[in-house]
This record gives sequence, C-alpha cells and structure tokens, in this order.
Amino acid sequence: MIATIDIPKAGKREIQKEARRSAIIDAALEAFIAQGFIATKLDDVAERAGIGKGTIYLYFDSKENLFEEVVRSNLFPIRDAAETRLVTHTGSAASLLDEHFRNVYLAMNLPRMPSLMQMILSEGMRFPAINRFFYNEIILPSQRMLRTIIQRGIDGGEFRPDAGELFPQLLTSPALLGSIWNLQFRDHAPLDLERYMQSHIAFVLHALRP
Amino acid sequence: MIATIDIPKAGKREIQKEARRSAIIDAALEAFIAQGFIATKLDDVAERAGIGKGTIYLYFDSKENLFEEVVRSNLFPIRDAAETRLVTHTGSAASLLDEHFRNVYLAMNLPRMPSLMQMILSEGMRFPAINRFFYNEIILPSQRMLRTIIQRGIDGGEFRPDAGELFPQLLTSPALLGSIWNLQFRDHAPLDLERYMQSHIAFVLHALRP
Amino acid sequence: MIATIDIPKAGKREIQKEARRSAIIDAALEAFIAQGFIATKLDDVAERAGIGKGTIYLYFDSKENLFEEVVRSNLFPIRDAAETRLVTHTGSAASLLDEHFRNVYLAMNLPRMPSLMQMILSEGMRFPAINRFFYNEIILPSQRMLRTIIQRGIDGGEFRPDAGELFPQLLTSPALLGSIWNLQFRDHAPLDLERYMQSHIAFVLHALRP
Amino acid sequence: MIATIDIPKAGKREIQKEARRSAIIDAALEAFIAQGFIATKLDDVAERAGIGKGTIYLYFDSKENLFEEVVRSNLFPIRDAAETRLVTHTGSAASLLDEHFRNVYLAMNLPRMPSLMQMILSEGMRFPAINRFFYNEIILPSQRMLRTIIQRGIDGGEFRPDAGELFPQLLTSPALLGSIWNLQFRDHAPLDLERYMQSHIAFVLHALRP
DNA sequence: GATGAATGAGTATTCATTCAT
DNA sequence: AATGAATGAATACTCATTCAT
Repeated sequence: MIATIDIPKAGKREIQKEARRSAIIDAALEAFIAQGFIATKLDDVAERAGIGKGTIYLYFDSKENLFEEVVRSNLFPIRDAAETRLVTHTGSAASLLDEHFRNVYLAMNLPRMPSLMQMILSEGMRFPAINRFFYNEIILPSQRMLRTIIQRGIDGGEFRPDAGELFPQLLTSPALLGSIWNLQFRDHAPLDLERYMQSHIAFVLHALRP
Repeated sequence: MIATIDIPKAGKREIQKEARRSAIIDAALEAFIAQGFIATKLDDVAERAGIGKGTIYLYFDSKENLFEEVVRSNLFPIRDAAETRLVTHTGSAASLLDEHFRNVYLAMNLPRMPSLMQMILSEGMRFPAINRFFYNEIILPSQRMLRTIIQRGIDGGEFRPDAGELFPQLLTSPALLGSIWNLQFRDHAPLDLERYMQSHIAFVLHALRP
Repeated sequence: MIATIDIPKAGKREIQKEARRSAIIDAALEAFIAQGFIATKLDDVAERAGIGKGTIYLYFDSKENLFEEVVRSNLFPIRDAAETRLVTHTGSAASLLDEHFRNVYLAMNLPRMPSLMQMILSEGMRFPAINRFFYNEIILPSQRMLRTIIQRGIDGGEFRPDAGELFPQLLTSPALLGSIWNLQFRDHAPLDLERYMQSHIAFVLHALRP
Repeated sequence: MIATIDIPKAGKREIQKEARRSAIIDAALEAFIAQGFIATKLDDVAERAGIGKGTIYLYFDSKENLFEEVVRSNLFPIRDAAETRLVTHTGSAASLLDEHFRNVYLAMNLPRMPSLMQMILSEGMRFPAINRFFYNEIILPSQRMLRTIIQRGIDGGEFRPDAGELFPQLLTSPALLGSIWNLQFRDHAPLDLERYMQSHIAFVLHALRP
C-alpha cells in the first residue's frame, strides 16, 4: 500500500529473459513428450513458445542441452519438495511410510511427470548426464528416505527385524510402473491410480509386519 | 521321370528365404538395441546381415514394419515357453509361484531381453501395434497365470483370502524394473539379479501369507 | 575384326561411376569459379551436374573434400604434361626457356585455369592442404625446371654468370599476374596476353644476357 | 552569455563519432584478415571494437559497405603518400626508380597490407566497386609514375630506347607476389623480403640497361 | 545515440526408399 | 532374387539485420 517497491535486482530485461527461458522449456517439454527427443523439431518448439527459431539458441546451446535443462528444471523442484516434506513428520513409522508413498505418488503423477519419467527412461542411454543426474538427485534421495523410515519402524518394533535387508526397488517399483502404465496401456487396461496406490501402500505395510 | 518332385527344391528356397529373413531380424535387433530405433540406419542392418540394402525391402515393407517383426519374433517364443511350462506343475501354490517367478526372471533376462523391453517401452507410443501386441500376448497371459496360481493358494489356505484383490502389478513390477535397472544404472549401482530375484520371491510369499 | 574385346577391368558400372564423378567435379569447378567456395551451394553443383543433391555425397565426403578434388584433378594433368614436355628438348638454353615460358602461359590460360588460380589464392589460407599441394606439386616443379634451364644457359655462356642467384619469382610472377589480370581488370584495362607473353619472354631473355 | 559557442561541443561529438567509425574499421580489418569476408561475423567486429552489434549499423549500411570502407580507408593514405613522395626527387633515373620501388615495397608490406592485398584479390569479383577503386586509385597512379621515370631514363640515355614499350606489369608484378608470398607459403618456403627487393630492383635496372 | 534481444532466411548433410541392372 | 546407386525430403544451426528499450 505504502509503496510499490521496485526491486532493482530484477530488471525488466532480466525478468523477460527468465520468463522466455521458462517458456521455451515448457514448450520443449510438451514437444519432447509428444514426439520424443529425436522426432521433435526445434521449429515446433519455437512455434509452441511463440518465438522465432533462432531465439532458442540465445538461451540454449543445442537441442541436447535444451533437453537436459528441461529434465533438470522439472525434477529439481520435486526433489526439493519431497526432501523437506518428511523432515517435520512425527508419528508412527507406518504413518510416516504412508505419507512418504503418498508423496511419491503425488510427485510422479503431476501433470507431465509420467511422460517425463518415460522420456528419461527412453533417452537415458543417449544422455549419460541425465542418467547420472536422475540417479543421484532423484532415486538415491528417495531410497535414503525409505531406508530411514524403515529403520525407524524396525527400531520401534513396528516392522519385522529383517525389513532393512529388502531391496528398496521391491517396495517402490510399483509406483514407477503405475506412473507409466496409463501412458502405455490406457487403452487396453486403464489403471485406477488412487485405488492402486492405496493397495500398494497396504501391501507394503502388510509385507513389513513382523 | 514324370515324377520329378520339386517340392524339396522349393523347400530349399523356402528355407533359404526364411533363413535370410531371420538373419535380417537378428541384425536389426542388434542395431536397434545398440542405437535405438531412429538412429539405426538400414545400411547398418544390411551390413550386419551381410546383404545389400535393397534386399531388406524384399522381406519387410518399411523400417517400422521391420521393427514390429523384430519385437514379435523375439517375444513369441518366450510367451509360448512360459505358457507351457507351468501347465504340468504339481505341488504347493508357493512352490508354483516360486517357479513362475523364476521363469519370469529367466525370460526377462535372456541375452537381449532387457534391451528389448526397454525399447518396447521407449518406442511404444510410436508403435500402437507393438503396444497392443505386448499387452495382449505378454502381459495379459502373465497376469492370468499369476491369478490362477494365487487363487489356487487361496483355495488351499496357503495365501491370505484377500490376496486375489491385489493388483498383479504390485507383485510383478520389481521383475520388470530389475530387468531394466542394469541397463540404466549399471555404472552407478549395479544390481545383483540373483539375490534380487530371491529377495523378491521371498518378499511376495511373505506378503501373501494369511 | 575378329573379336570385340570386352576388357573386364572396366565394367559398365565402373565407367558410369567415373563419368559421374568427373561430371560432378566439372560442375563444381564451374560453380566455385562463378561464386567462390563458401557462396557455392551444393544444390547448384548438383543441378549443374544434372544429378540429385545426395548423389554428391556418394562420391565426396564433404564440400571441402570436393573442393580439394576439383583442384587436384585439374592441376595434376597440367603438371604432368609440363614435366614431360621439356625432357626431350634439344637446342639453345634461350630457345628452351622460350618454350618453357610458352608452356607456362599455355597452361595458365587454359579455359578455366585463371579462375582456378585465383581460387587457390583466395581460399588457400582456409585449406592448408591445398596450399601445400599447390606449392609442392606445381610451384616447386616449375621452379626446378626453370633453374635447370638457367644453369644450362650459364654453363653454355648464353646467360650471365650470376643468373643462378635470381629469385625465380622475379622471372615468373608476370605470368601469374597475367593469368589473373583479365579476371580482375578486364573491364578497366584488358591485357593482350599474346603480346604480353612475347614481351615477357623477350624481357627475361634480355635480363639474362651476360 | 549570448556567445555560447557550441561549435566545439559539436566538434567533440564529431570527433567522437569519427573515432568510433575508425575503431569499427580497424576492428573489421582485423576480422576480415583473420577470417575472410564471409566468415567474419559482425558480432566479432563489434566485440573487437568494444561496442554493441547494433552500433555498427549507425555507421555503415551493411557488411558489404563496411568492407568497402575498410579497403578505401586503408589504401587512401598509401596512395597519397606514394604520389607526393617522388615529386621532389632529383637525381638519376636509376636512383629515382630505386626509390620508387623501395616505396612500393614499403607500402605493400606495411603491417596489414599483404593481407589487405590478398583480400582485394580474393573478394574482388564480389565487389566491383572495390576493383574499380583499386585499379583507378592504386594501380593506375603507380603505372603512371613508373612510366614517367622510365621516360626520364630513356631521355637521359640511362635506359634502353625501347624500355617504354615494356608492360609495366613485367616490372612490378614481383612486388605484388612478394607481398602475398609469405601469407601463402611462409611455412613451405619463406621469402627474405629485403634481399628479394634488392634483387628485384637490381634485376629491373639490369633489364633496362641500353 | 547505443544496445543486444529477436528474428528467419539460408544450407550442408543424412538416410529411408526406389528402381535400373 | 539381389544389389547398391540415386534420390530428395527433412532439419539443426548460423548470422546479417532490425527495432524496442
């Protein structure tokens, strides 16, 4: 009310540039999802972003670099959110695990996440940098959180003592599959993700019982 | 004299043709695995198969058609083997399930299966026919077998009564993930598939206990 | 009469291929001369050669490689011809020198030679390989021949004793300039090359007198 | 008060503008020499000149126009210097010719002259204006001076009577070649320009003797 | 005036597909 | 039947030029 403060830090130009960079990334994500990396034409991306073709190269070095930035900028926020969410949780290990899985499902089924996941899997071999990033920044943290929760459950007698030896993939892979399933088999056998998630969580909790 | 039989002669031709078709499919699989569908050049396939480039078009309509035939011809034998293997089994539902999963792991980790699986996932959206085929001929039969076994376990009191309501994906997705994992993350966190499989089976059996 | 011999060495295909390669080189020379290396579009070259654009790449690796082959294939015959011509000459050193210079002028003013010379000078810095080739295969042999002739003249008392110390460029550069002059200044001051050559030769002979 | 003179103020502006124009021309010359006309990016020129890319267009209409101004502004001073130098000379025709050639070599081997010469030759056909300018303002005056000197030598009995009929190119082309030689063949056969010049002058004087 | 972000026309190169031999 | 030479559509990337700030 008193004063509209013009923060000098963010000049008009700067804001414009960041907005445009963001617009390109969004457009590229759409295009990559719709057609895959190789089949995506930068002409397309430019058109979707409402800019000229050459402009893309003012913000990204190459198509490959653009792809990496798309992945990075879409996964970073998710990872950060996930990591901060559980820190404050108090309650039983079971309820903690329940919340963790709900978070995972939430994140992996955000509007364009399944497609993004599939793309990472698809193009991963072509982009070692992406693979490394995905493993280190997404998978590893997730596995760490899971282990922490399980250990807490074991210590409190809620989970069976040998639960710590389980491969984390055994517990989490259904979530990944659930995320991708409807992309592939929506027409043949659509999956009710809400029920699927509940069943998955119940299944895991059952399996962890002493 | 009159009875000059040329059936075997024709048979020779037929056999030659079938052998060549098979050689092209093998060469194509190698190439597709090594470089992905789009990046694969038919020049490459021809060279690997030891034939001229034009010859491919005597056996397949297009690169896409070739891809479909590659998938089809590699998955058919596996599906057939899997289906016949369990029919004769006698024993407890648990041992039946154990054998089923061992078969699944065996099949999904045959020499080029993981790459093939990943390719189906990667290129699936581009090839609806492949997706349909994969669902109908591989996934559905596998789920049917699983349900049969579980029902047998429930009926015999080996498994908990509500086991039939579990999504089959909850039980089998770790096998799929295990197959692909080492393609993607071999460098970062290689997976000991033998131990992984045993742990997976034990985990499932534990979860199905009444 | 008895038999039209089919030399198996040169199959129809082989001949066709060589003819086409030659046609591309000719078309490329025309285009390079008309527009310079960078400004020449391979579309143009293909059209001039009456072939498809992609065909060029069946014969040459790249535009640069094509350029090098154009230079090479146009200069080799000239060098070879020049080298063999003088070997058999008998007569005074003066008449030998006269014939040598006439040969040089002849070669450097063949239909497309002046343009080719200018191109080599123009693009030389961009193509070290061309420069090296040009120096080693054209300039050096030419200088060697010149020195041989002059030495013969000195030995026979026809030329002044210190003629051997002259830089060969002093004697030959007018021929190079004469070749290029009309490309550049035809409109402003056309050069009568026949008279120019005669004057040049007389001038050199005069300068070499004892 | 009334007599607030703003002429010097405007002068300052003028001087600034001229300095900037000059800076751009210098930067462009460097760039053109280093990379040739087409390969030179105006981004580069702007950076070398320490200005923004758009600023170039405040001083020059186009890249081509800039090139012409580069040539013009670098050759004008040389032409002017050359023309005034010989007017006052007194002495023998031989010493006059000697000084003339020394001047020519001096001019043609100023820091960036050889590159500039080569560029004029290279890009000449693309820039008729440049060619005309070069012929009229540089070559013609040079030939005129040469003819004057030779005539003086003939009149004084120093040179042979028919020296006036010599093509001037026969006498001067070694200087042009000498200027360019080291650009092209420095690596293969570097030319000692001082000795080359002395030899050239002696050679010419010898050839002009009666 | 000066800037530099934005533009889009322009081009070398690749490769699935065809077809004459 | 088999070949591989020929094709030309398709596409990432560059850079002179413009113009809003």
